[in-house]
Amino acid sequence: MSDRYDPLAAEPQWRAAWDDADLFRAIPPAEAGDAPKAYVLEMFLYPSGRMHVGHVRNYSIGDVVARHKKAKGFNVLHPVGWDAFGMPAENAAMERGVHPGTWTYKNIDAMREQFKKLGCSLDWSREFATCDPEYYGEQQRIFLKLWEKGLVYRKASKVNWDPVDQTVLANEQVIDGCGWRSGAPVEQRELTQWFFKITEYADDLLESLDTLERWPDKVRTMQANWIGRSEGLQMRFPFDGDAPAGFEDGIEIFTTRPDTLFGASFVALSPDHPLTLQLEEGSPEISAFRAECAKVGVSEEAIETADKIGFDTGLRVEHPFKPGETLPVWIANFVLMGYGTGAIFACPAGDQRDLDFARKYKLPVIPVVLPDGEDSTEFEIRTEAYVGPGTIYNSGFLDGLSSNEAITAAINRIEDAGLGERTTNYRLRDWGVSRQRYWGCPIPAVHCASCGVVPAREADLPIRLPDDVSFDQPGNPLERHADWKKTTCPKCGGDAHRETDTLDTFVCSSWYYARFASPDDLEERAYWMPVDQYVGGIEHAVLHLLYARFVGRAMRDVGLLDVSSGEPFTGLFTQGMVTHETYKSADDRWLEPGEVDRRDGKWIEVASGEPVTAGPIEKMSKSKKNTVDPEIIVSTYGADAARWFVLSDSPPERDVEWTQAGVDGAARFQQRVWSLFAALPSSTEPDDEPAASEIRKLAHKSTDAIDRAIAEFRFNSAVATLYEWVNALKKAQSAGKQTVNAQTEALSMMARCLTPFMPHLAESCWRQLGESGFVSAAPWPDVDPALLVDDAVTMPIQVNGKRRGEINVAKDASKDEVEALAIADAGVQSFLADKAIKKVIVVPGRIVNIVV
RNA sequence: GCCUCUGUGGCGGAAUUGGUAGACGCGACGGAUUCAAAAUCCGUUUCUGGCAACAGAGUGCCGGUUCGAGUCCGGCCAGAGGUACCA
Repeated sequence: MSDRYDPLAAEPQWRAAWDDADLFRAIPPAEAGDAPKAYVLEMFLYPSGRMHVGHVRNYSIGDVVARHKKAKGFNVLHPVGWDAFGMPAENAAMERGVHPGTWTYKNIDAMREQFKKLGCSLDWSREFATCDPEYYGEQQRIFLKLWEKGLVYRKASKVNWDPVDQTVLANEQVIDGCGWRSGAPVEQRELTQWFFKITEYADDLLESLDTLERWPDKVRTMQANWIGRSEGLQMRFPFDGDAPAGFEDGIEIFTTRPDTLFGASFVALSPDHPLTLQLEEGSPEISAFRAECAKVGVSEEAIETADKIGFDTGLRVEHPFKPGETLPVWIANFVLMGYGTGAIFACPAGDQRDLDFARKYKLPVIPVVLPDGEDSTEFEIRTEAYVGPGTIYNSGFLDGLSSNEAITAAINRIEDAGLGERTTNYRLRDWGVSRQRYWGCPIPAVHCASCGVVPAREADLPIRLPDDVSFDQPGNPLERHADWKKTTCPKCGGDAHRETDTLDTFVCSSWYYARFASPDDLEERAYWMPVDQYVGGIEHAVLHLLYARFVGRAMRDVGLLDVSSGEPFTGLFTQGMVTHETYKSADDRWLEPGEVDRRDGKWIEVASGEPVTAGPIEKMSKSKKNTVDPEIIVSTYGADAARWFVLSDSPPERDVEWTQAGVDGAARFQQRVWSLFAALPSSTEPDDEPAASEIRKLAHKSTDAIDRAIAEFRFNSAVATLYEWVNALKKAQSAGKQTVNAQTEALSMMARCLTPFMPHLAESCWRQLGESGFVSAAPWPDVDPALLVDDAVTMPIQVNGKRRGEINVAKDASKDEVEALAIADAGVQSFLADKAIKKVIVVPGRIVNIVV
């Protein structure tokens, strides 16, 4: 037996042994017996080609949960697979001439090998990639079902258009308003696209957030705000004079603040409002203005941060509450067509965007809400709008009412006048799923000249992507493929052509959890679903997680998923990013961590010996070169050290900075643990009490603390507890007292506590204890509650809130006893001096505070 | 712009419901062991003043509630994530 642990030799052997025993295969429902099920899922892997440290973190966290659940007696499903469609494969095709499919499957093969080395308790038998025709064929079937159910429709919608490359750009591909490759200013262009009716579930998606008790509050808040349900008023502003054709009833607006109607100073239309488009006919000025507005991309961020610009149409509408008064109608770039009716009334005093716009175009600002405690003669709006509640003034019949009362009163008056009605509005928009790209799931639809757009035949599924495509020119290769499009109409049998749009990759990641549960057996799906613990990045807080919740409901409603709530994930944990220090050479090049070294406290470039500037700690990225290849870490230090490090340094929901020193520390700890197990002799001698009793107590306390820390995702605390426990046992070993039996019992518990974090090392330790099975299959150690309690406690004594001493008291000491002991304490006495004691607060078992 | 989150020593962080701020780790410093080194072990390490005992300050900033605030409330500042075609 060596006194050093060699992870590079031991780890592959344990992984092979686990594989041989098929240890992590989920047990089929029929064979599971009484064991409750636990479905643990990390977010799908995108096969970029290289495993990233972020993946190591994601799967280490998930693996702790999965292994802990298994030890606690659950039948665990812990699958893994590949989110394989998407843009990077097409970019690789364009840059390197490699087919997206070849590129993707090659990457998957490479990453699978890297991943297996982490030693996660994954069930690889369920692995699939979303670009497998079996998977996307099933997805096409789901699409057809949703279509049949009325949850799929087509409508015109905007995309970023690169006028040089003649192609649609993703928001990410628009840099400062220009195409990333061509550099040409992007244009907005309207295309007819496919949509999922997620808004049909808006209320359910919102209200069910309350039932997701094991989701972070922040994610629920973000989703609630994203859905953005608001009660308000939809009303019409009639035109002053002749109305434009088709707008005889006036301009329809939506507002959540009808209490500020008396503060209205203009009405604003979206640049894409139907009236704007109508006015544009024959107006070069409006065309020019719309072109100006279209210069930014289509992302909300770009639109909202663009300078506010407007165009006065010259039209005027009547103020509903001020007879004889009229308001100008403007076109404004900050009014979004996608929200409400695409038109607003503006009260500059009560909305910052309206105010900025009014100041720029010299429009009136009429304050109508007086904040509590302000004087109406002195209160003024200058550069900041007042958006809060208050008392309404300058507002005719609303004067003196609170904001809320005024909202009701104004709505009633508008309804009575027949100008509008109370409505509920949502910020949530329907989900546009069309992509004008090759590497995605083909939309199963057929265009027929006589029948229109019709669903593809089910018998034709999967509608496979053609392999013979070229990427030598921009645009969608499916569109220009010689004969892929050609088909016959499922309805009339005449010549027709296939839809060439593919589905958003978010569709693939919205139901994969169900496919893992079972490819086709709906009963097995029902057994495993919902996912009990989902683990992934916070960046998915809204889009992916909301889409998946929607698809869960939609699949339930078409009979593909038997989960009554439609919620796919009952538990969610969002992890932070992995960051790393950045390095820059003297001549301003980014350097990789491997290219620099620290000598005498200074960073230098290894190749040249030149000094290096160590820069800010940032999210690992290729452009800053501050990435660390986990495979190198694993092949140098072993998987356990890498896992231990990413779990130890930061709470898992926070960002963690990757440091070489941290990994060294993890490797050192590994040896320290091993030395405990390796050094222990066997003994039949009785142990010395109370030293042995201390060891037993600590083992049970530590096990209990680790158990709770894992359950609450405080892995860094569990790690700290393990450190303390190991250090204490080290001391006990060198103390020279006979405690071998107690230690052996403690080490047996420790090996099992260590398993979720360092499974390979734990197996080696388990063998060292003489066990024959796998610790990965061993149950969690039982904790004796009697060993968790102490008889005496140390209580700090404060005088006027400052700590001045401490006393040791029995756990069940009375308040009076504690108070007397506290006052008698010598250290405390010097602070009491001759002052009279006003009050003594005793919090049993916690603290004493004496107020003088 | 908007939504959400985060901010504690030289660094990562710990601190049940408001109750000893700095657990544990990293780094640094000192020591032991060694011919020497690696490895290992022991000790010190929030800041200021002091030989010390000790005293004072201290959880991004400003203010409030409380016997008591890292924790609760109000207002700022800074950074991060998302912003619907990155995944």
